[in-house]
Amino acid sequence: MLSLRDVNPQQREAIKTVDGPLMVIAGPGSGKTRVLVYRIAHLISIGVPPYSIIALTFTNKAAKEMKGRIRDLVGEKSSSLWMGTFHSLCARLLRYECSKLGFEKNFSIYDTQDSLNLIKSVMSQLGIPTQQFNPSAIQNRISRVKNQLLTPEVCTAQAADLFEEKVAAVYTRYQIRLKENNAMDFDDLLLHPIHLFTTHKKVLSDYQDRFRFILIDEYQDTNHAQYVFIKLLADKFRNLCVVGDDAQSIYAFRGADIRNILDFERDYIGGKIIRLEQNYRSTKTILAGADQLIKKNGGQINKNLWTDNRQGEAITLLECEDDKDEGERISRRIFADIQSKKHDFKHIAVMYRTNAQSRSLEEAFRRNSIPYTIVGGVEFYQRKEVKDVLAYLRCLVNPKDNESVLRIINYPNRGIGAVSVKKILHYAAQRVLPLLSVLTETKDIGGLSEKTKNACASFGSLVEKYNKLRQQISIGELARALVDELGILRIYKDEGTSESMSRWDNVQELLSGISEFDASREKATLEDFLQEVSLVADVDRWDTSFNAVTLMTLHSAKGLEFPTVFITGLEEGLLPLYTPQFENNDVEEERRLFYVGITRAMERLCISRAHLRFRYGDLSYQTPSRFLDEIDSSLIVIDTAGASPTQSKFRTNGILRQRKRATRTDRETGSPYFTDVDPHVDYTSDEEKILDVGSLVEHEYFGRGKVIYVTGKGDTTKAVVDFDSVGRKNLMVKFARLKLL
DNA sequence: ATTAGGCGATTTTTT
DNA sequence: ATCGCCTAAT
Repeated sequence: MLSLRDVNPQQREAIKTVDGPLMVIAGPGSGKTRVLVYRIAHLISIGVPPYSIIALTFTNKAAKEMKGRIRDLVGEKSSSLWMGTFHSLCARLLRYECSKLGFEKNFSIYDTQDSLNLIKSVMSQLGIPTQQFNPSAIQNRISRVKNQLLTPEVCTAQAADLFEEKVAAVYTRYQIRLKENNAMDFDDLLLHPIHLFTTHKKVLSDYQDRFRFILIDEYQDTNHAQYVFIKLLADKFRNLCVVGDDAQSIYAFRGADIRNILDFERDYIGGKIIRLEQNYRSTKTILAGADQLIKKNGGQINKNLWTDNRQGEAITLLECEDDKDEGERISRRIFADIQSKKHDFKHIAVMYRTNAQSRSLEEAFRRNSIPYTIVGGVEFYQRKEVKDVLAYLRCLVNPKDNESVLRIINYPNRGIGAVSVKKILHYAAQRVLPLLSVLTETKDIGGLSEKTKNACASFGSLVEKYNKLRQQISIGELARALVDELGILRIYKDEGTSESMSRWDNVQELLSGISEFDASREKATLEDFLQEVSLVADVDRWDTSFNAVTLMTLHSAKGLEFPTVFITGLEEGLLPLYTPQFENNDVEEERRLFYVGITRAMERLCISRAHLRFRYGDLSYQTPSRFLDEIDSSLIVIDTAGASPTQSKFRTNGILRQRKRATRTDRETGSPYFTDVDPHVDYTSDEEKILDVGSLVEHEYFGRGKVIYVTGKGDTTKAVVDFDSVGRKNLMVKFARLKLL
């Protein structure tokens, strides 16, 4: 029997209430993961077969961790339990069932970028000008209506203005094209199962019978489609347990609907609600600050959070000159933290609202030799060179995948340019044939030169060749052979720039990733590999075994905890963020985001703001975030004593200084690098030299000036220089030919 | 007529 | 860092 000694009464009740709907409102740090883990272990221990349990988590990483803990409690039998993200479990379900919807099981999964490319292609097909109608705006809108489960027909009928008409037209055509490509986008992974369930009652009833116990984590961030999916699945037995916290809902922009949690009682009549209010994570001070802040939001479920933990130290507010100063001051605090306490680099996280903010922090950490790892940013699997190789593999798996074919038809360059591609595309579209299938038979395509036809044919036969080879060798060998034949690595090597070196690294890493995947399971298929990489988030790749400071957005920080947390950029317009383009600036959601950040901290919380910050390529004066006033000043100690950037004791002496640059690979693998041992240091280029803030310089036309700010790296380094004659100028260092005085 | 390569502008949060 | 536009080269 499972021992429940180390759980509190509310947790125990949540674990043991196995019949009927249950909602657990779990404040931050209240042990909700423990509840989920124990609840599943409990179900298994009272005889529920693991394969009749489905548990939906927010990240793959969380799923993996929980699965591990469950295995520790009940052993190997837990492996038949379905646990994962909505997207990955739906993809799995669709692998079994998609033929009923007219898809083949080797379907491709399109990420946001693939989907945008398809939308652009549809728009050009429909003659909708992209200058007038922003493809991303159309994409966003389509995603939103899909999450609302509105069909193209309904959208067309409901279109109220010109924009909506265009959206409906693109949406209609987009779905057709997806199906022609045997492809699905992220939204489809949810929509298709719902469609399947509503049109095939027997299938629904089979799955209802199978998954008698349903658990959902982070319920506050489910969208309407996910809600409907769950409602259908739970309809028969109603053994549904949802866990969430309305105060931590931060994905409204992605369609998350907080009503799912607020309306639970109405939707699941007779359901039980349990509150977990004891916090085991944070100090009294941190919890109090978080609580004061979140109370400024209206319309939430009432909670009385409390903790037995010690009072702890005050929250520190760093008031900084600019983002560079912010980075320096945080660096120094990190050193102080490490020297004075048992804390190590890996116990520290630095969080920010936008990915762009990571740059100045990275530079500071590099200057100060602080090992760090970044979660998010430009993700590994989004990188061009990685996507290119993946596109080849996708073509092999799914020959109908025209988007992937288009990506690589002229990569590496084989002389098939945009005009030729258009002709081929037109030819294939008229005959409703996949692009790939017409490439070896180009005789009838009008207007193509002999050279182009030959290039097409050899591309076509290359794909054919590897398709045959696929039956004979392992996927690791296959990918390597393909990359070798294409000469991709050689091309990057020959180019010899640091950028191409990093591309080389990334392709190598992808290849070893495939081999690793290959070795890690019995029968590794390319389909499985591609599905997995389509659905990984960057947090999933986050490797916690390295001793490094973690940099991440507040969104990625969800569900995590750290002894020391820094939250940067507490400035109006940044946190809360407002953007002129979108009207839907939701201050309450921004407040929840800050709340999520604060409550990640166990012992120490340090927040920061800068007076000056580069935003949208311009240096601007920032005012303090309103959120700073919403936390009682007695909880906060303000630190203005830090040195200005020019006085920093970490500053190096030279005015021009050699900059060491790490390759992208270091970041993307999540492995921290130490500036001193970085094997990819590039000492060669003159353009790697950068200016220091405070230096006096002379410009050919503007004369004497003082460097106010330096940003960017390598060729894109920019500097703000205050000239005696003309005042402040933003210059590209590469072209400005500044002379040092 | 096509294609390749260079240059300049731009970046909210993400499965 | 990537996309799109422009121009030079073929």
